[in-house]
Amino acid sequence: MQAHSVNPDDPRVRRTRQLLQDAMMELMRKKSLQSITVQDIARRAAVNRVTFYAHFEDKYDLMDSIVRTGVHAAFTNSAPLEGVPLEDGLRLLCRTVFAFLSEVQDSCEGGHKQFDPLFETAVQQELYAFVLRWLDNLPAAKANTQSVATVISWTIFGAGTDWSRSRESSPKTTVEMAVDEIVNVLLSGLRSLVADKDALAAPAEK
Amino acid sequence: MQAHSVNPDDPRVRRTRQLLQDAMMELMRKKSLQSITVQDIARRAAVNRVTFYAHFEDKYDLMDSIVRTGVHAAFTNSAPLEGVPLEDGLRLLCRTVFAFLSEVQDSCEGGHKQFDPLFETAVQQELYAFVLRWLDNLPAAKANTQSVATVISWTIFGAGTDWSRSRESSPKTTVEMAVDEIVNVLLSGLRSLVADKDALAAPAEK
DNA sequence: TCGCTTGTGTCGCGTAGGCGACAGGTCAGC
DNA sequence: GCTGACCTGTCGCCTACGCGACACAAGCGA
Repeated sequence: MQAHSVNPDDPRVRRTRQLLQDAMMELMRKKSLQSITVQDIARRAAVNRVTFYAHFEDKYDLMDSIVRTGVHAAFTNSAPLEGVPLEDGLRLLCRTVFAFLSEVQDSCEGGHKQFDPLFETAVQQELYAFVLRWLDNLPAAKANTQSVATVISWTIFGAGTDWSRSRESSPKTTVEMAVDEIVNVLLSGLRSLVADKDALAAPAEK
Repeated sequence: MQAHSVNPDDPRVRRTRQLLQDAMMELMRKKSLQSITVQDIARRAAVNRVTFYAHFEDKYDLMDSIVRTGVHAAFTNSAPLEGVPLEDGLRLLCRTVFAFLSEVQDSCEGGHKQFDPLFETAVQQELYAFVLRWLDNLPAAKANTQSVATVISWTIFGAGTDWSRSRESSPKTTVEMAVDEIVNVLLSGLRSLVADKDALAAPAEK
């Protein structure tokens, strides 16, 4: 396990990790995570099997890094939340998470049911970190941002997972309907949770 | 110049050469070969500039390898000439060369006029080598295959270049018309050139 | 004219990757 | 049981690559 002795800024390291991630994503389109071997990944990536272990613990570690990278990219690309009011920000976050989840569902051969435990923690933790950074940078920043971020991240992630699962059986609920409901619930829930009422207002005193 | 001290079978070598070739082809779509620098190529390929010189003399050498690789791939992919009669083989060769030339013309910002000397020798030499292998493997193999291969390769390449140039100004002559004409000229020319008449026949005594 | 900038080609050193080989571990079928 | 086939995780050695640095050359404005 010398996975952390490599320099992440080295172009060779970026290349190798990208190759392994790409190979894994291609394999996930037609095989289950369970049936994919490290040898498969290394062969498809044209990377030596030993090199794999220099970067990742095992295939689950690689999968974890892919999910986190994907979530991170989805947020930083499509959701610039600088100076956005709480309600609009929540709506944007919801749409991004929902889109990400359904994209994974579509490109992963049987959805993400197979690696749920891994998937849940990775997505939720990244979502939590992002929400927390956002809350702390809001003009009306307050004390208990960590608890609020926990509520928001788990609620959005959970609702998104439910929605993307139900999407297969009864695709009648549109994205906007689901998003509206979640945002409303979150806002009313937050009103009773948060002591400082200013936290919910738009950045009025900017 | 340690360009030949590297092992071509090493996966790292394959990767690096591919990255440099891809970067060069992307750059050729919007810039002239003259205005492309080695630094441009290395930067876009995410490869160190020093590494470039471990594989190629300069950008012209890289361009040369790209052309040769492309010609080789075009032949081996779309023209399996095993046991094909001479006339049909010539027709197939013509179509392949014509397609290759117009593809280059379209994807190279101003056609290949800018690097003609390099381009001509590379394409013609690869074409020559391919034709020679083909002729030597024909059942009715004969002595002067080298001269015949010279005639065939130069004729096809020259005609293809003329056609792809005229294609811009007056695109009335179709591929099939041009190919038919060249094949007919070649066949009649070969009849008077070749001593052994059997060489022109289909592989009858198989 | 003198700098200043930008590209070229090369060197030495440190690091990442390829590769053969090894000892387990699992599972199929004889 | 016991093979044989396949996967995993690790080691040591060698090669390819990244990088800072250098000298040199061509263009270009002060």
